[in-house]
Amino acid sequence: MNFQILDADYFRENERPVVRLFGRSDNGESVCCLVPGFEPYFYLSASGDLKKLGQEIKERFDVVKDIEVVERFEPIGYQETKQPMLKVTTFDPRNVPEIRDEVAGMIGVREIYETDILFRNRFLIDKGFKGMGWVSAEDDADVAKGDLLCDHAVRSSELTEVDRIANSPLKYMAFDIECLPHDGGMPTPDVSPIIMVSFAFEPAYNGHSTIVLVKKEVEGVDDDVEMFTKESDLLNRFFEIITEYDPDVITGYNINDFDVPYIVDRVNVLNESGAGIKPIVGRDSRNLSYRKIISRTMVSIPGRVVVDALPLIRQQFSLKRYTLRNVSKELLDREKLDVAPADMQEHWNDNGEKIRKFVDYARRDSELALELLLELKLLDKYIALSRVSGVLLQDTVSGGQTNMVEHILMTEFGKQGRVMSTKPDDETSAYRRKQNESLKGGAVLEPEKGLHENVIVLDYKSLYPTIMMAHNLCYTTVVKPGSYPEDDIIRSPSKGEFVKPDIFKGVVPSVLEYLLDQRVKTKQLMKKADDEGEYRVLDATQLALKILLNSFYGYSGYARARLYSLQMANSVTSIGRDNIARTEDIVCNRIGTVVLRDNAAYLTDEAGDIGEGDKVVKLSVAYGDTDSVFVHCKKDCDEEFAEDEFSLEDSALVGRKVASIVTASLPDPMELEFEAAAKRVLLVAKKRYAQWLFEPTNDGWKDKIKVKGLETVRRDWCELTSKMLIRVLELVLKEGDIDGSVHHVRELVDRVRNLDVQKDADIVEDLVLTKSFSKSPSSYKNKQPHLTVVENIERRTGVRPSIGERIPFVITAGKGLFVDRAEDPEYVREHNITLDVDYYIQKQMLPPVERILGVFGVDVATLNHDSKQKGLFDFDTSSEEKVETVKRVCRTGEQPSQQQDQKTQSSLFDF
DNA sequence: TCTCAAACCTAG
DNA sequence: TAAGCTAGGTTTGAGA
Repeated sequence: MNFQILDADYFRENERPVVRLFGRSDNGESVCCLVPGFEPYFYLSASGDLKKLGQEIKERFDVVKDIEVVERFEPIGYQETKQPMLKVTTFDPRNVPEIRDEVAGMIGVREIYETDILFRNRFLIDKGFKGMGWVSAEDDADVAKGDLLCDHAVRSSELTEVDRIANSPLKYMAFDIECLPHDGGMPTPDVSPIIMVSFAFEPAYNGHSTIVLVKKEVEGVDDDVEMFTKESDLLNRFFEIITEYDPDVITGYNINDFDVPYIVDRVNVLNESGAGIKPIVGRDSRNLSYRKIISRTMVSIPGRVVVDALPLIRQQFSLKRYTLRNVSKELLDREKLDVAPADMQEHWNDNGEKIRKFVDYARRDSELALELLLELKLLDKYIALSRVSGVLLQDTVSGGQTNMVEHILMTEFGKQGRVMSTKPDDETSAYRRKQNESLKGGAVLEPEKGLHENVIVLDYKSLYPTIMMAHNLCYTTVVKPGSYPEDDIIRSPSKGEFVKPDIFKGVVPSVLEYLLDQRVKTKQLMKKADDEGEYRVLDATQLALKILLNSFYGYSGYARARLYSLQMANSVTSIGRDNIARTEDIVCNRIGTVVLRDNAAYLTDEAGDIGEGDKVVKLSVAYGDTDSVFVHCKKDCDEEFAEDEFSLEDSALVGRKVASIVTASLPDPMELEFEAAAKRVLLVAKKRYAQWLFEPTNDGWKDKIKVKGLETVRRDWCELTSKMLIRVLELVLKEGDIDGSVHHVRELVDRVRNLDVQKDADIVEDLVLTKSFSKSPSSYKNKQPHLTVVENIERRTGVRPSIGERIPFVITAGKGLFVDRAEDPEYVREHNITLDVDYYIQKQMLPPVERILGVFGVDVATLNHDSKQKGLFDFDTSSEEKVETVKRVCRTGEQPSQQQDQKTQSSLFDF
């Protein structure tokens, strides 16, 4: 029988561990496979007589089953030979943490290794099985299920890996609870009952795609509504449905921080007074439970995967707010039904439309959570990450990159006879954090500020991974500077030294090579894939490979990593900085100009004499950040090309030529790539620019405006700013229409200045700013507008928004600091409070737009011109002139006069 | 008026 | 069993 590994753990049978693999088989049954015989162990290195030390340990700890002297490499640093170590095998997995400290303290013991590897991971790593990987249980003998809640239970010691791309048909279930708050505030489990629970299923459960449990008799509701008089009966049914449906994935919105803890606490409260609820949810019949780990709640259910959609969406989408309402609207274009907390009691007490609306509202929330998970394919990426890294799905979903990188490295270390470090203690990681102050990052080239035409975007494909591969940068190759002959080492600009690959090929470079290779292969398969499901899996796989490739650098400088090497991290970035500087030099100086002739690009010495039809292109680097360069293509005389003199195809020719020349000068597999051609680029500052970009696709060029770092993409600016600025950027980049921009801004400024709350309702909505409430109020050293609002809300409702939430606010009219005048938009609406239009004009609208239009000599006075004050100069000019202005600014790169004098201004447009 | 640190959010 | 990394711009309020 073949099945896909969803989850793994172990239990004790006759005081011996038996691993349990939970999964779903190819015929759709849920499976639990028991695997006996795997033993826990760890390593230690010591000075002196290892055999004797082994004896001592064996005698001192009766939980030690076996001791063996083995040869292993240490985790960090190049070593010519392995050294003897002790491998300590215990009877029970929990013995390892029980005895490790005492063992570590014994005389002669230098270091202990792998004492903090979870047994289930130890099993997966040693056996080569992967999270969401397929295995075959050969001699599968059916066993009694006992407490196991799955279709099929088998026992097998002969498991083999199965190569299969497709995923098994998983069963998804979303749920959501409704509680009746005591006083309209936040419900608390000790007093507020759970009055409804809703479910959504995929596939359907007994023909139902949704179910709502209601603690009340309601008439005229759909047939998916079940009614109860006792809360405990409702809750028992809740658990019964879960175990009967037997979902693989349990989801919901904010369930980790709210629903699950609430249910657990509520069940405890009810059971204390003898309700006798059995909250069984696990495939091993375990009860629902949660653990608080430093203000974060962790939920895990044996045999299943718990996926809270909220954190996943937070991670994946940049939104101003993450309420279910907003997220559904933005990402699904679906409306949440709503019953305000304050109206819940009233709806609940009703026996007609209102209670039915309340039921519908509850049902919709589960539906939306499930839709978010499925329609946005939130899980695809994590399933792929599991299959590539080997980590169990629950751990890829709720853990970080560390998990996966360490799992991969430990697997490789194991194969090469190298032991893995334990996690660093707090002291060590604090020390490393201090050291990291010397960790330098990527280089950002000073932008040639202003508007440029015909810019080619080149970037390095996976820069940091390829640097590590090309230079054999690894924990296993790093050596103490000066300790090896020059000929044997690679030295980075940061003075890190690593042995050359012919002496020892690093584990990290090998892993990266494999991942990169897999990614290329996966992309090839994608081109051939005809089945949509298969394409989806492959696409997720290549994305997962990309994520993993890019995780290794960050991990190497992570203070809490098992493997940490500042020397390695600094070498990666120093080579990167060197590289981009070299690239700039090659482009500007060694190449300098490119000749376009007969649809091909030539270097000047390749081209020979310049003929009639030749186009000479002068190159310069206008900007670059870490792994990219923007190459400005100009005429030989340093002027911009005329409109039809330089085509997108010309850009591509030049771009590909430059990329190939630079790539040829680089060690394999580093590669500079032509990414796109920009017709116009506006460089405002480092990390702030806008491009009118043309990307090559299978059917021609696809154009778009790409904005980086400017206010349009920043969530702490109001929508009005974004909308205004995006329009201005479009006008400038596409039409070259400065006047139009000025007009547009003036018009908006006017509307805001004379804001009519009734007439300009659309604008009022766009005046809301949001900021992230990121830490406890007491740890803020300065006042913050959103903090003012948090305090206001807490004072009024008794409920404080939780840390991590984005808080919306507007600035209201009045005296004093802005911070003190920040207010909850809802409260402002309800109480008809006046907004500070001047703040919006002076602080939200004018500064961002001035930074852009300032390039063309437009200043605040021009933009803030009051339409009611007649008599100031008229701003109309013909369209050719507008374009001319842009052209002129591009061509000469001049900084037009900043004077606000009317004549100066018009003369600029008189050009 | 200028300088500084805190806070936020983004680029890569 | 909490957590990949650094570089950088901008706003704000406080204080010299």
